[in-house]
Amino acid sequence: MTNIKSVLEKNGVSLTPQRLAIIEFLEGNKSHPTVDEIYTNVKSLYPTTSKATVYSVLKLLSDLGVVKELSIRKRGEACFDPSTVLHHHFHCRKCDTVIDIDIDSYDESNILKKVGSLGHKVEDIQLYIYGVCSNCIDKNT
Amino acid sequence: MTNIKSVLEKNGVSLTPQRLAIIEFLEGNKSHPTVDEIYTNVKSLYPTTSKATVYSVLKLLSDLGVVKELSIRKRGEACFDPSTVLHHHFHCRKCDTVIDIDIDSYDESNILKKVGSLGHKVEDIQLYIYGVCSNCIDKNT
DNA sequence: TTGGGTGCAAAAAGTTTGCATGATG
DNA sequence: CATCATGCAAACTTTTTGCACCCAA
Repeated sequence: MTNIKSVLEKNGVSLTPQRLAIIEFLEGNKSHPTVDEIYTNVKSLYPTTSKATVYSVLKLLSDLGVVKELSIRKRGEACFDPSTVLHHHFHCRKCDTVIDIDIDSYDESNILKKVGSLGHKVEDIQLYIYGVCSNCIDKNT
Repeated sequence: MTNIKSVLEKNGVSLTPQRLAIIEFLEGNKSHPTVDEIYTNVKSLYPTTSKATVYSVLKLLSDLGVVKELSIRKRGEACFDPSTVLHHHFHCRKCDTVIDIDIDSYDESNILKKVGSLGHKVEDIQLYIYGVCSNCIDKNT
């Protein structure tokens, strides 16, 4: 039983084929797929799947906190990360990939303290780093 | 002569009425206006202004680096910050406002070092903090 | 049968593009 | 005259919504 599935069961959410397909596509997926990429994948398994369902399932998973929606891509196109452990993201403007940046020495407590002292309630943090990835630099493009 | 205007002149960009209106609306503006809000404001001064022009001018200003485009709002709706000094942003999911978070105690050098050591070139950083702002907490909504 | 999940289509929202007009130097 | 900025409209992309159908408890 995967982590995501158990959370869904715990919340009384039925595991329909489409939901399972999306979950299985996302789990362990480090490519930060867009809605369209997820849709294409699910459709290859269940050709009748509609995009509205994909949006609906992704909203469900986001609301349950088992996936994170990122808005790091251009034009605000949503993409999804099944890892909910705090980490950051790098976006390459050449090849449009999103790369996980694991943090071994990051202390966000100062930020949380600062924002908390202003009276705001923090629910999520996303650090987006923009630039050109090593692959594209090597290609000298 | 404002900062933005001088940069434009330095780059040989003509200061048309629409551009001036947008610049003057943005300078010192801490509300992080959306394209639509900027458009509405310029239109009130120059009613013939078209949205395409607003997009064009905002792209120009972004490319020149005198304003920052943020994708912190829902559905990726762009909003703009005339302050290009490194700072962070808090988004309230209740009232949809974006609040500057000045950083006196955040050290991003570890992040930059880490990303650099992976071979990526960093061009920009945005830290987005999501939650509920103090105003909305007070209102107990 | 009753609610929830799905598929389909249309609509909505934000953004981009092409082209003609008009101002500028 | 040549260039660039603008206005307008249409196209395009992503996301949301409404409704009917279908399945399962």
